[in-house]
Amino acid sequence: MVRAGVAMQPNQYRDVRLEKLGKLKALGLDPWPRKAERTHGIAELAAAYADAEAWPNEKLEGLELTVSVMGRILTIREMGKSVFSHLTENGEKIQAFFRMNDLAEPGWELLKLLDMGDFISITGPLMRTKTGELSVRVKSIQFLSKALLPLPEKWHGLQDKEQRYRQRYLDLISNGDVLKTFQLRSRIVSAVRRFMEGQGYLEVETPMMQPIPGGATARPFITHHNALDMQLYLRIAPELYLKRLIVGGFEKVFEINRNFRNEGLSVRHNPEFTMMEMYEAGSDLRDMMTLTENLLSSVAREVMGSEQLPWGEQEISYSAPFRRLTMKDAIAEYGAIDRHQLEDGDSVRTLARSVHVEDVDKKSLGMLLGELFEHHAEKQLLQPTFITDYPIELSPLTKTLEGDDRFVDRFELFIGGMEIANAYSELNDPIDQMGRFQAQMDEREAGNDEAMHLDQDFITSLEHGFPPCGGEGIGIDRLVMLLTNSQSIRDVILFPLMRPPKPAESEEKE
RNA sequence: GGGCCCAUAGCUCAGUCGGUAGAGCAGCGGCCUUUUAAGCCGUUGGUCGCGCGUUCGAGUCGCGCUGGGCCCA
Repeated sequence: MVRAGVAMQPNQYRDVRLEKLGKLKALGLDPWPRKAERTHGIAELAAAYADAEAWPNEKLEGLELTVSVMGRILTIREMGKSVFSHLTENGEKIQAFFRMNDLAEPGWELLKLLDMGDFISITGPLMRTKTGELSVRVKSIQFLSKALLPLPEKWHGLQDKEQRYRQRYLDLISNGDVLKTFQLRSRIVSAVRRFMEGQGYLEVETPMMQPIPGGATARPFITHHNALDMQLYLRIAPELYLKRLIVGGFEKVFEINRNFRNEGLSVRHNPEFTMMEMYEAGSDLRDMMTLTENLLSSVAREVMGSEQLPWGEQEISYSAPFRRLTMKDAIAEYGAIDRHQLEDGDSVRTLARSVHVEDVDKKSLGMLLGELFEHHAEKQLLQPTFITDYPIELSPLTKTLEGDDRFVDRFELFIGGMEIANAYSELNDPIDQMGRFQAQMDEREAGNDEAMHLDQDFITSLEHGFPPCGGEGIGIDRLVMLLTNSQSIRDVILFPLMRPPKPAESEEKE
């Protein structure tokens, strides 16, 4: 049996390029040197000399400035004894103009060994071509990395979604908007962090591997620590640890990090996703609303330059204040349902059956209201809307409403039909909290494996005294989707989870 | 979990009624010393995702599988 092993797969492109590689070496050159010769970044030159009126060709040539820039070769246009090429670096481009008479030895020989995808450094003066494009008149070429495989097609780029996600590097190289989206993602996260710090919040890091998964209702991933011989869970939320920090005396904390939930994939769900959670001692849900409005409007303004941003064919306004609506009012409004029908158990069950909710008779009124909301309202909440007054059954970590203990002081923020944020006036009564955990454990015994586990130490921490506290989680991936107008979460996660491709040529036919 | 759709050259895509597998880009060989998806001439490159079946004959029809996409609960 022939094993593929580490051998490279046969490929006519690689063969041709390996041959060119051999010629480079024969010229005494190192195709993969240890450092690039460079005096400027491509973006730097493009910004400084882009203005054709301020920098006509005569003035550029008069500079007597010799620059060295590095970049990946994106295009090559041969014109007999001269060649034009575009180099790219960090999403910016500059044109290289190679002319036989300009090139120092062995320049013209080297030119024939260039391929699209190679990294090179070019050295020479700046110039402007007849058509006005800023270019480097190349005197010498340094190979930085010989590419052995070709780039995707220069005009259409890489279209196949599967290959784009599996080989994201090719997607980033050949689809310019993709690089831009991920650059924006970085700036969004950075702006969020700056905003929170500006509000006096401290960033902390709490365990991602937890002995008891808590803080959300979701199925966890399970793993195992060998030396301690113990089962661990990848966290589904940092909530219970961040609250312990409030008990411990932190006033305002936030964490931006990954959560892991063992559930299906969709355009809005990836099993690992990035969440920001924040807690502020002494505050409540109203304070979290204000914080959220200010956060989103300021990040939109700062990173995207506007509080009004496109979402598909629509436009979303991130200007404060956001609309506020109770869950029941939302069901009534978007489902065109008489508000009074939501107060009566029988009519709620009838409404639930009419939209094909499963196991209606086994579910509480609150759970059914949650399902009716999801069915009738959620997708229609395009403009930022705080939904408040959640049923207690759906919210085991939240204070009840004053005067109505069937509902809790919680909001979820919906934008573009997606849940973006979830906030509570945090439950700080340890006795009430223990009762809520008990209800979750009953659920779990009844077969709901998303119900919460009991975390006794968390209860103990509350018994030591937990101040009134507003807390919130914001889905960072979804926020990036909205701000960058990306319709799939996979377009804002660099390496979304994929099944491994089937191994090439692993036929053990015994 | 259910339904629909996709998989053909390195990439982007055609492929009619079941009858010898195509184009553009890329590559290779030429021409061209200011091009812009450069142009012109010539040319290499295929396990049509995998398997089974129907058929004289399957990229095309049927069944199954794999991977991906979209919609639904």
